[in-house]
Amino acid sequence: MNEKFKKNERQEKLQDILKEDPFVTDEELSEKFNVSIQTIRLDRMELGIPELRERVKNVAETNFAKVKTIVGKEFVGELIDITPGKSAISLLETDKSMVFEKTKVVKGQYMYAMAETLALAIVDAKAALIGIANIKYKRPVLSGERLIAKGEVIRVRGNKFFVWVFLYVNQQEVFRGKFALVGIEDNGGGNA
Amino acid sequence: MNEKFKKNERQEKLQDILKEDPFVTDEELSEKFNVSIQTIRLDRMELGIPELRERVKNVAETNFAKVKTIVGKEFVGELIDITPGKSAISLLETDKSMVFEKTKVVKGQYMYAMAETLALAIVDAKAALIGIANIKYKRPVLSGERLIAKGEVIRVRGNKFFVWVFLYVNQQEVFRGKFALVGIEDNGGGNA
DNA sequence: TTGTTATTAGTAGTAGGTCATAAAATTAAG
DNA sequence: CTTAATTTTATGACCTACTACTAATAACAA
Repeated sequence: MNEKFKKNERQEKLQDILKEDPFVTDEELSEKFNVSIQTIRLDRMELGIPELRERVKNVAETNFAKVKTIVGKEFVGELIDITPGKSAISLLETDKSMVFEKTKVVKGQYMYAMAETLALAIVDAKAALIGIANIKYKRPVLSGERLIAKGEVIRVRGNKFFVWVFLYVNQQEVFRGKFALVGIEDNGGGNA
Repeated sequence: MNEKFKKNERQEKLQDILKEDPFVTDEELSEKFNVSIQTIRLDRMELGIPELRERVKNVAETNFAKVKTIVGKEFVGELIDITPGKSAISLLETDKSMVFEKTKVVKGQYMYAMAETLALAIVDAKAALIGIANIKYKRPVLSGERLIAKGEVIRVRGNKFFVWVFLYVNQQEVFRGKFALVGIEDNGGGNA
């Protein structure tokens, strides 16, 4: 960036940059904009943007919880009861982070992930992988509603497990899915 | 924590604590264990645990990318072509962060999310929500394989859209899903 | 007691800042 | 052009949460 921007332009771009990549230091920014570090700091002050370490910490903290419940752990929701190989129950408190902004409806992927991981948890067998999933969404789930998932193995054929998972909000069924899982022994990969 | 632990015990507990909550400073740890800060630092050295700021940065960085591709953005994958209301194509480069550790198979939720978001993108109508999804996984996808999603509206009935999405790896079909979407005008919420 | 390991203390140096003050450069207005 | 206001830069003191290093002391085992 060779050109010199006016204050306004620079501050706008600065905001955009930090939104996309919060890991940039004041020094790097000052080089990008060809201004002194102090100018960058004044800009941040005026825009109310915290220092690098705070930004990083915020990213870490907000995502730590989130990722714990959807991606980081291999389980979505909270396992509250399980009879391995037979059935299990899990719970997921939905929140604002899980919904479509406009409609406030919980994204399907959360329900799906909750059901899938519950199915996998029941069929403990050294990480089973999914063959077929047949899914029905009965009614939309809203932010704040507590999802209860009940899963049950309904048939076992060789190393194939058929698991049904139902999701409820207040005893009312909101989702159901049939999963076919293939158990995997330590030898060899799997064809579904 | 009043008791004094032996080195081994202390280091084990230290490891556990930082695994559960990486945001703890050496000072806080030294108070918890009733030892000096230097001892904590020696412990960290021996265990190969980086300093607070590094830990926080790691959490932030690993989750930043992850959340960007599955939760943060409302779209999973990269939209490479779209004819609104008719069809669309998207691309997703799978990587290690998306697989089950043991089997290296890409988690179903990623394929599901990719397909779902593509379906939603086609039926642009101010955030449509999912009614029914009927899904088949044809074969497992491995880390590094490039997923191509092709979506097509196959029927429109009033404000309901029926969209089929196919996922391919090297022209080979690996996943298919049928989505029923309900368009939502700015008035009122939706029953599926 | 001697040797070994574990712990504590202290100093210097670092990154990436904050806060306050002052001087210089740029821009706008009369 | 000159003055005033705005914007930018410079400077120094201080902060946190460290690293890296040296040195002294405490604990315990043979």
